[in-house]
Amino acid sequence: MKSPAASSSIEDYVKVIYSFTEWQDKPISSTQLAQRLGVANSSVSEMVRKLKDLGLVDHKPYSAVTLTEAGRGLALTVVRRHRLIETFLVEELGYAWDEVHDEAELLEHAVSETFVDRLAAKLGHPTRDPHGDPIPDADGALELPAARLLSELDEGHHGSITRISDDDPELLRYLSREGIDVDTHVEVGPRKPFSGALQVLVSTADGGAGHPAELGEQALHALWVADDTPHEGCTLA
Amino acid sequence: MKSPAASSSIEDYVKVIYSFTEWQDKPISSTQLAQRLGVANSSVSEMVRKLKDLGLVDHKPYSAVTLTEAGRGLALTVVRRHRLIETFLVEELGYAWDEVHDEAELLEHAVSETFVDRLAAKLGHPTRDPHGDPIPDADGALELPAARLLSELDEGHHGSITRISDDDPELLRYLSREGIDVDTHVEVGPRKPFSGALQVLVSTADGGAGHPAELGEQALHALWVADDTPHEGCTLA
DNA sequence: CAATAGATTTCGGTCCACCTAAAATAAGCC
DNA sequence: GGCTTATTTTAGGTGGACCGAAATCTATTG
Ligand SMILES: [Mn+2]
Ligand SMILES: [Mn+2]
Ligand SMILES: [Mn+2]
Ligand SMILES: [Mn+2]
Repeated sequence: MKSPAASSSIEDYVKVIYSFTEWQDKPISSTQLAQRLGVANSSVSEMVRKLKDLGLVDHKPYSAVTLTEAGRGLALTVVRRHRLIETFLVEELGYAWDEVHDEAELLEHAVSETFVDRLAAKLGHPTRDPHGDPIPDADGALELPAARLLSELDEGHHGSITRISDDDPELLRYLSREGIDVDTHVEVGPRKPFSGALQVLVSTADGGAGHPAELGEQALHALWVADDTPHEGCTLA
Repeated sequence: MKSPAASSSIEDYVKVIYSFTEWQDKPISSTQLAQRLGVANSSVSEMVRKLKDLGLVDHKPYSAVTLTEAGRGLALTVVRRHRLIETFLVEELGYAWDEVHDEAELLEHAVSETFVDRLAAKLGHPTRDPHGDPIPDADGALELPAARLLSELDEGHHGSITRISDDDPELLRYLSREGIDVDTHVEVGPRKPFSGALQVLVSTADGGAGHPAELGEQALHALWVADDTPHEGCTLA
């Protein structure tokens, strides 16, 4: 039932391959994989061959890498560990949400299945991590909330933040300062003429008065919004 | 201030070298080191050379290995991590004391200093782990309780268990069943004729009626007793 | 004090995950 | 369709941690 225990590297590879298609569909290329893992392309080539031998990925030379069922299964356990650990760090150890990623990146390879199960129980079986990413359950099932990238929404749209990409701590700190968190309600305002920055009306989840924030390209591609009421604008407050 | 981050192996080596002299004074030999680490003697020879180059141990060929100040410092941080993690597993995740060692053995290499500090705070800065082993503080200071190995005590002696070696989970389970835990009060009874087993009177810390237990060689060398009142026998109960 | 048994080190070699530089291939463009 | 460019793979090599077998040293002991 349990494969002979994958190395940390293997776990990171399948996790990155999985994550790449979590919020969009194009499979990942060698180069993208290399970038996200911070290793050379050649290293990826070799490792992908190994992953293929292990039955974790499908791969034809010179094309994109996709997970097999086994690979996806492994990836989901790693993602589960990662996100539960992040949740633990925030809820129990008082970490800020921009501090948890690196810590979880290492810890995810060091915890046993028992540990993960007990941790999940202690945390009350959470389904989302501090950044809104879904936490797979022990069987690998997860609920992906319907959401659209903020950069794709038209002016007037509003909804609540469902997910914030956690790979740039700097951005997370900026968003914190602007009062933007998971479940924060936002309304899309006008594009700033040249900068490409978008004006957004931020209101607290409990219907406080909104305040404006300016979000650049980077932020727009890191924020996912639940398509609350995509049609008409019933501004609350 | 911080050395470039030791590998897991290096951390385990210095930890084992340190632990060997925690409750007695003879320094550890190559072979003993190899046994405790589960590696070949030849591997130890090589690694010891590296540790010496790193300034973590003193070593003259063909003799025992001892820690330098730097090595002792590193060892203490590893031990601190290990024991705090064990405490966490028992107190917060409901592990039994025989389950924690292996988990901590891996986790100790994956946690950051920040993690350790916050964990210690959350646990209330404990000074002993679930097996009674002292937990060094952030500066590496630790209080070694005065204690003697149970195997060295004469009949009639009594005192409370201060420390139980945690390297055999099987033994820990046995002791649990016999009602022996850290702070349990025991009185040394007679040696059984040939077996070498010792009869011990076990009473709960809160002065309940005692019951007898039989402890073999293995157990006698794993239990440390605080020299409570080494002189006369004021049997309580 | 020389022989020998036991502990320790050295030697050649493996496996893993990485690297740089060079070769192969796919894709876009005239 | 051929050329060029960008991506991907292969080739050759490194460092870390391990191994078994062989060589070497220490300590005992006869
Ligand atoms: Mn990782
Ligand atoms: Mn996250
Ligand atoms: Mn360890
Ligand atoms: Mn312990």
